Amino acid sequence: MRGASEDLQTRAVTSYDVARLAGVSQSAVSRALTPGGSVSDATRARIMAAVATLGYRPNAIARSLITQRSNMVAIIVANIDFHPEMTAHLSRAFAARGQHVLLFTLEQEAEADNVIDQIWQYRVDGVVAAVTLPRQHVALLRGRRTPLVFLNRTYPDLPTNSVCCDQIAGERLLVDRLVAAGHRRFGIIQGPPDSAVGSQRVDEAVRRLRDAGIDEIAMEAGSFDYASGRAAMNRMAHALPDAVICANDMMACGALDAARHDLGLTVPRDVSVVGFDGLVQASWAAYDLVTVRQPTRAMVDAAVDMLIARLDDPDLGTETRMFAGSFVEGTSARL
Amino acid sequence: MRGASEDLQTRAVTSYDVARLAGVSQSAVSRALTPGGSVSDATRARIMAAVATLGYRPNAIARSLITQRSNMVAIIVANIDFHPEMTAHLSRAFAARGQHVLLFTLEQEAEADNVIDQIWQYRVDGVVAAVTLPRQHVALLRGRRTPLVFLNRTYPDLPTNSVCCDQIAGERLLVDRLVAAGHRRFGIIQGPPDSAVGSQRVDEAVRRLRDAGIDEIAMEAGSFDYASGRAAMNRMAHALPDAVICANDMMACGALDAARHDLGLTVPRDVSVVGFDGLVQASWAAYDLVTVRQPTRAMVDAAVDMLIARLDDPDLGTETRMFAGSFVEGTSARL
DNA sequence: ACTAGCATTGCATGCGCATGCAGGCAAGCA
DNA sequence: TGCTTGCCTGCATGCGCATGCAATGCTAGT
Repeated sequence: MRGASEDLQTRAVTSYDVARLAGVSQSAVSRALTPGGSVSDATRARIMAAVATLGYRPNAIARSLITQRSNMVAIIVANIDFHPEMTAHLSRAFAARGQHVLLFTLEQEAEADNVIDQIWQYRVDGVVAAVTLPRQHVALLRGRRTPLVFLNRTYPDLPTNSVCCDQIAGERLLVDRLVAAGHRRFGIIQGPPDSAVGSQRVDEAVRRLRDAGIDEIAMEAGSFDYASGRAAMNRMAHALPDAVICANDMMACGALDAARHDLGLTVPRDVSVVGFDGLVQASWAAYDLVTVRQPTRAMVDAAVDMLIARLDDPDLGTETRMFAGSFVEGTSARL
Repeated sequence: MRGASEDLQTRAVTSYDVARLAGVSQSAVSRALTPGGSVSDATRARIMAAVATLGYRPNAIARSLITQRSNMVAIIVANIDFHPEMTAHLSRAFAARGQHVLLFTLEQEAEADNVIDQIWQYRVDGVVAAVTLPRQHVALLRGRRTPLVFLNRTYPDLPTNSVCCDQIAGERLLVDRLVAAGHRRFGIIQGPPDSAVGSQRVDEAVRRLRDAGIDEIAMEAGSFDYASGRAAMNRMAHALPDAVICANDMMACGALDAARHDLGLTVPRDVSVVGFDGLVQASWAAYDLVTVRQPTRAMVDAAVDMLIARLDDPDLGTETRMFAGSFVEGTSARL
């Protein structure tokens, strides 16, 4: 009664099953399915036939255990909503390189502890982080020799890999152009205090404006989302600036809507609005936002390349690849 | 020279290392870390101390191999761009239930073969699909007893679990309201031919309009994205309908922009536009779209619940949970 | 004809952990 | 005191696969 067809549907097909059907040893099966394996063409053919009839697929879990490579990378994003296409590109780019993506979504930075734990438990081969991680976690991953690449984050005093868009240079493009166009009274809608890119953009905007001899700058708090941008713009109504610089595009859209629909202003005649990011919706005709577009695709590709390279050779030094944002003309600002 | 500290940084800490430090057996360590484990409080404490000093974390890969549960679920999405918040919710909801998310992004349905293979190789515990899968793959997963829950897809002749928003009822809300408001000449911008929800929405719109005695319906092709909606609207300009029904919100935004910026029309005086989805951007003031909002959060939660339930008991029958969309008032249509 | 050399193949092992089983030990009961 | 019962604990095993090693067969060289 044994050996015939014990539990057809319950248990999964293993390499032993294939071996038995093909009349070879289990190791032959393994070798037949491993690129470098030493098998004769004849047996390989027999094995492949058996594989096909049984529908055998190697158990990646078991394989990982022995090869010490899971072929999984973790990607940590804060809020997919902000850059949905980035997550999609990451996923596809890794898939094209034979890596599988374990997705972690952080709401608050406090969750990072937990995430790093999970990542470690699953022995992922590498990590791409589009969030800021506590420095001890960066060190931890480094200690465990798990390659890590940041997107748009840097740790000046820590050796890390990162792919960045030059926020400083990008912001200058905006400010310089606005100043050149004659804008003198400015408003700035900031990002959340804990956002690295938000601070970089705003700080540079302020610095650059002051360098241009402009002191009239109204600062308003924001949190990167549409509603906060709209609210911030409305708070500026009592002393309307010539131009409003938003820390990102989503808030800029909110600011534009506030100007037009809440305040009844005409843009850019009454006020100019600019953002930062290159959000897809910001280019829609209703907004046609003046902004700086980050080359998301290229950045993601670079990050994937950097990570893959470090999977193959963990001793590669750390690297930072900087990309330039491109100025996007639009009708949301008088230029 | 052996046994002291052979390879401090290279090899990972295992349960044997913990056992040695705590002066117990490896199985004791395992039991101490397993909820149901039988260990005395004293030894558990010693073990936990050792765990803490060594920073030990069980290898989830090895654990999966033996428990036959990977604690990973696969989520398959077509294009994150369309419903980014859905992916984010899925990720968070699963994380809250102790499941890890393996993300697969499909561009074309043809890739499904590959994806199903990967999924099977990683022995995921379950699958959530927001895409249409070839029927044989549905059967395959079923045969392998891997729970599968669809989002907004059904296979009438196949036993499947799914969480849907009632597209038919939703479309009726829109059509009935438009007809009641006196619109008589209609335009419809379709989704891509292979989209299930797109067809459902458009087919029902047509049926409902005909039932209301309306025959003047201009059909235009679209592909769910902004540009195609805008182009389709422009193609309708030569014989402008009273109202344009778009198969989704993104195209509706495109149509609105075409009406206003390309055709110089005033909305909703000259033409009404409605969509379907409840896209975040569609509610922004610039569009203020009349649409039917799908309860994404609730649907995702339901899908996660259904899947988790089937992980615990694979013999649960198939189930379909239907949600109702809610009519969203707006200024993009004369109502 | 004899042996070196190479291509195949099977055997045995172990990756890190969970778990059945049996042994040890203390408490409880008569 | 003798025996039963239950709690802890360690031992041994195996999840499914990759891989070092040895054995086999076969070709080529002299």
